[in-house]
Amino acid sequence: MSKKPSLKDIAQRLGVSTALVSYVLNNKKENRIGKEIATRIRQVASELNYQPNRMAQSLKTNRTRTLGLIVADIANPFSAALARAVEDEADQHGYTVIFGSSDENPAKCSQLIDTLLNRQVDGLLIAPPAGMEAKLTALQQQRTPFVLLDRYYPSLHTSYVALNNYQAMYHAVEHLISSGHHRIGLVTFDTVLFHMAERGRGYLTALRDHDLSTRKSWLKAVDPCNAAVETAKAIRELTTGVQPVDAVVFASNMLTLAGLQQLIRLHVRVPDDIAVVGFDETDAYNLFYAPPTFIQQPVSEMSQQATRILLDMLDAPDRIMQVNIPAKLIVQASSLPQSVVHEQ
Amino acid sequence: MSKKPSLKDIAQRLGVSTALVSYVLNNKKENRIGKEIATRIRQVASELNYQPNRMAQSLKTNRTRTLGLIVADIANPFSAALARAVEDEADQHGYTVIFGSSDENPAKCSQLIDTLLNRQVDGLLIAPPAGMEAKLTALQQQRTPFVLLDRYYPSLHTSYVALNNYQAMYHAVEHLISSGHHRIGLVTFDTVLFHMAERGRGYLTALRDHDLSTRKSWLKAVDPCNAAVETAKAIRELTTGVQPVDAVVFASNMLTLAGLQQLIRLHVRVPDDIAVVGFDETDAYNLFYAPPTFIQQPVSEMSQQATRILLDMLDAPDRIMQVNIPAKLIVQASSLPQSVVHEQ
DNA sequence: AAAAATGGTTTAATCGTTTAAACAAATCCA
DNA sequence: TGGATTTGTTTAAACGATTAAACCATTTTT
Repeated sequence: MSKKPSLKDIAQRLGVSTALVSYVLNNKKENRIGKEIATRIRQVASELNYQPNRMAQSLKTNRTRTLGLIVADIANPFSAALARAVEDEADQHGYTVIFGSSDENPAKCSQLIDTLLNRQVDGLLIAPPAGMEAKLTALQQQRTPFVLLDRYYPSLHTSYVALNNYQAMYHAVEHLISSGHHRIGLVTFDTVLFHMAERGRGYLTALRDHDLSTRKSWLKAVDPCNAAVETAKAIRELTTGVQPVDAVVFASNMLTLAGLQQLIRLHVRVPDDIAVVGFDETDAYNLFYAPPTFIQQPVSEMSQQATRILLDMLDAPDRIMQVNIPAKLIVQASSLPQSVVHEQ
Repeated sequence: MSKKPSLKDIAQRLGVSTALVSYVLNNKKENRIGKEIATRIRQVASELNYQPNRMAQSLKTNRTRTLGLIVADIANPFSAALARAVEDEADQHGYTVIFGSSDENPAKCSQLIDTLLNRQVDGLLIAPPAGMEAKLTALQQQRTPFVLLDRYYPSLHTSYVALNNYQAMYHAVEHLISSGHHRIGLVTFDTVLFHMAERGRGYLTALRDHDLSTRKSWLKAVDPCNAAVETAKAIRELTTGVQPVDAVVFASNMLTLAGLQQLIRLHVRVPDDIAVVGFDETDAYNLFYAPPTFIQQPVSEMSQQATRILLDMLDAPDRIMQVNIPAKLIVQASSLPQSVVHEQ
């Protein structure tokens, strides 16, 4: 009931100054404080269940022990998984997390950054949409600690933790080639974001390195705003054209989902008619009759590392750290020459 | 760059007191302030891009304009969808959201509540795990505004927004009956949580109301900690026993996913061998060869209402509001007599 | 013309901490 | 014995806002 106890309450109860109480409770000046009074202070503090007022603390110290997290959309399983791992790691270090969704919109993202900074977060974890270079540069100039997560800009010298997208895609395509596929399509997003470009580069390089043809019509870049419809169209074109592909790789989980749905609709059999490699892990994959081979991102590890780097940067905002994490290719029925699962 | 501008900076630049600046910027004492000086203050404020220091404001006003959100697991699509809708609604009212995952663990949830309160959140949105009655009662006694979301305790007089789980399940079962099924199984969680109990009650009542038998062996309550394995076992028993069921309803999205996977593994055809009704919407459903009929929760609406109620309660913590929201049954191939989709 | 109301602004206390600096008393050292 | 140290504690000034109350001019009322 009543008010929450403050330093003052403890001090009054013992007839000492609030300063002393503060020193004791923060273990400062340890060597100079009387042992007896220290234990009495600690005792009263726990009796009253004293909890320091964070606002007052933050006002004084300019530290909130709060991190801001900006993802594309917290409702997307990938973002949610990132968020969860960030939450856990932050919690372990006594930090809490405020989050926001940018909806891939740079204006909204900038706005969100400002809101979070205005809330005095100590640092930011950002999975930035396209077109955030200027804002991020500005952040850096005002020495706000931040770490980019999942995506980054090669032109910017910032901390980041991201998948090695080039290598991930290269391996995936190589796997398709080595399992006998020669006409390989890619469905990716039409975006300038570097991580997507890297996936495209991995795809093209792998094909070239194996002397396979790389037709423009096999590389489908769909509009992120209309992904479901455009992916469906892309798949129709890839499978029914003059030169239909015998394999397709998807560059994101949403694309994979939309693509598989369309394959079902078109009665194109996986892997007999077409081999498939998806991106990211989702529960959904297991409901597909031929469990898809997919590129697995170590989401937890990425979030964890990014969070740790950010926490380090709080004390040294200029210590830039850049981490590329390798992906793992989980091979399942959807890309294997003869299907293990024929009929249900 | 230097320091962020404060009220004092504005005041000094104009040779007035900080009080006046504060009054102007907060539109207080409107009628008494000189028009000219007011506009000049506003102008300087925007020139300096003045942003009030939230910590100082909060310290003084005891309001942080921050809400706490506790879900079972932010990585679960259902929780994530809740979170997203809360975020949007809160944002519209100038509030930000701190979140945490309880992992269905009451101790962790209590701890989380304390952390969030310690962060001075103005109020809490909680999807509580089992066994939180005492903590919630305590919260109520200290007049902390909170709204339960998705789940609630009938024994507690608290605000909540939840699905009408009884009715949702009743309708689902009735639909199965009317489409010709008589031996209907349920896979639910083994928990005392009221919302789950209600789903069970809806199932049983619907069967009884239609004079159908209700065998104990048809009601499978699986351990939430081992859901995948136990659901698989439950499905095996339901489909291969002496009295196999001709339809099964699942009481959550995770159960639905696990159940459908097992049906695939066992080569039990949906809907020919067994009809299926799932709970919740997920992208995953669309990868199943027979798109499942499911009980659709209006997630956004729930979050939105809960958030609004909480915001109301900030000014009147005793205004208890209880809302039950009806579910919608989305009928698809998995529960219809003859399958539209026969083979891919 | 004195009293009252009004208008425009400032003073100063306060929220709950942190922390450098000051202080007093005990202890040391030569 | 007395100056320098050490030890234990307090004083007081921040941090950046809010807001009741005080203040001083005008203007209005009686």
